[in-house]
Amino acid sequence: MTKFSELNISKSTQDSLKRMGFEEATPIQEGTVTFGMEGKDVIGQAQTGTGKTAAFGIPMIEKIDTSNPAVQALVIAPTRELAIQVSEEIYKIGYGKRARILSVFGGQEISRQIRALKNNPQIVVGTPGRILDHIKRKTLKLDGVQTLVLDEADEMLNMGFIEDINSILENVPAERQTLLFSATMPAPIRKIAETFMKNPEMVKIKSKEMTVENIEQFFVKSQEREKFDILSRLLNVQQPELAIVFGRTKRRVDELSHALNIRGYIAEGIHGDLTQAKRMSVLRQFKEGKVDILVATDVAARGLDISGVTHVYNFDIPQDPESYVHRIGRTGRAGKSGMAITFVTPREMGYLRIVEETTKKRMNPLQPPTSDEALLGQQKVAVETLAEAVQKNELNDYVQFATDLLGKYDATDLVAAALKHLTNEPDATPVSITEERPLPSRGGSGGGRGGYKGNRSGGNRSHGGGRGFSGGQRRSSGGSRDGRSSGGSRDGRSSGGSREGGNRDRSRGGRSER
DNA sequence: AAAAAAC
Repeated sequence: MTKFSELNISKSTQDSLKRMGFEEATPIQEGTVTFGMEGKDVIGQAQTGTGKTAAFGIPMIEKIDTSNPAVQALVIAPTRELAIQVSEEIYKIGYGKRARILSVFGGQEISRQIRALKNNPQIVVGTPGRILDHIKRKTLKLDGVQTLVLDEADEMLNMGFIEDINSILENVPAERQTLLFSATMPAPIRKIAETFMKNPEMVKIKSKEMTVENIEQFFVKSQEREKFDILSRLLNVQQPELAIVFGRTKRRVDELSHALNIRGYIAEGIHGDLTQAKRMSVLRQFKEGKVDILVATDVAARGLDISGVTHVYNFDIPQDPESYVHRIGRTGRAGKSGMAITFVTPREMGYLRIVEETTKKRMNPLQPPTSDEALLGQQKVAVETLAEAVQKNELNDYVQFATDLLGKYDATDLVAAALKHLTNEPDATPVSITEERPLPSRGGSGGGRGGYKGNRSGGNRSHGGGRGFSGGQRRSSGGSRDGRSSGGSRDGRSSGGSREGGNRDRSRGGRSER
């Protein structure tokens, strides 16, 4: 391991890195920083969590001339969240040097961004569409760009941004340094590298380091309609500290987060149809631990660096194997272990094997917990909750009631009753998730084998706001300050220890049954 | 077929 102090980095940036707690360079950083500061083009093959942002951020910051008002570096990222995250990290790296940085992305008032661009940022991070928009409005001039970064290039390819990238590149001087990062290197990406880069150096993290070494991978074979109950039971038994549940569609994410709320979990959904403000607030709440479970489409699969995610549940198996790798890469980060559990319907078993071939790792079958095991998990939580309440010693308001009760009932019975009250019977609240991809066997007799794509066109959308459930109040949606039930005393999370001591701030409220 | 991304 090389220390940053051994690399030829300026004092001000060294100070920034120290402030960030960075001492040793990760493999991708070591290679990229060295080549990058020599002015070479670099292809970095690595995923997030490997320290990729600092890998290109350090040489980028080093090259910035703070007395020059022009935009000197441009970073293009596939999603808004990633653009925000990257700009925040580069801001920290450039703090010692006082480099000015701005992120531009869709969904945010463009007038605000135009005003900010007039302050002459030296680094701009953004998503393709909005960058192009600014170029066309002539509010973003790129003639002074010396460093160009394409982050998550394979993802930008998947999303069809290549034309946008080409258009942006037409506005960037040919005389520049280009850094390209991509988790995978499919042919089109190699072609882009050949076209737009000059004798690039490859910095590749060996594949065995690149994926999933410290992620335990399981699959649960289950019918579509069993999935949600199994998920609830798994959550009760495994008690993840922070979990992400991936769903296949935006609608499914809405339904899942709603259903989880009904069952008493603190969950919030995130997908591309939410306003940008909402997306940001949900992500922030999850990072702060005010939300335990993030339910997400693949908008959150890539790049997002959220520390402390202990479990990833693929409620739906992802559409392509690469997406699988990205999704489970949200856990098991920074050397910590993580667990990934993928739901597979019987007909998807063959596809599961294809995913395994890609990751070169077998997934172990996981027996879904029984209802009793799930109950046991709940009971353990209830015991912890009660014990914690006693330790906190903020019970004055209840002492009189307690004394009265003790006069009438047996003490053991009373404690047992309190525990029972704190326990959600697993599966007790009936909740249904719309099956988006009905199995051919149940879609009607005509279906037979070929009925895989049996989505009746336009049909099945009868739900208004109800989303196909009955009962249960929805956590106020909209607004940016919702979901704060139960002030999270979740400190110590950053230290990462498994939280044996309980303090699960999962609200047991909303027991509409009973 | 879905998701993401510009208005």
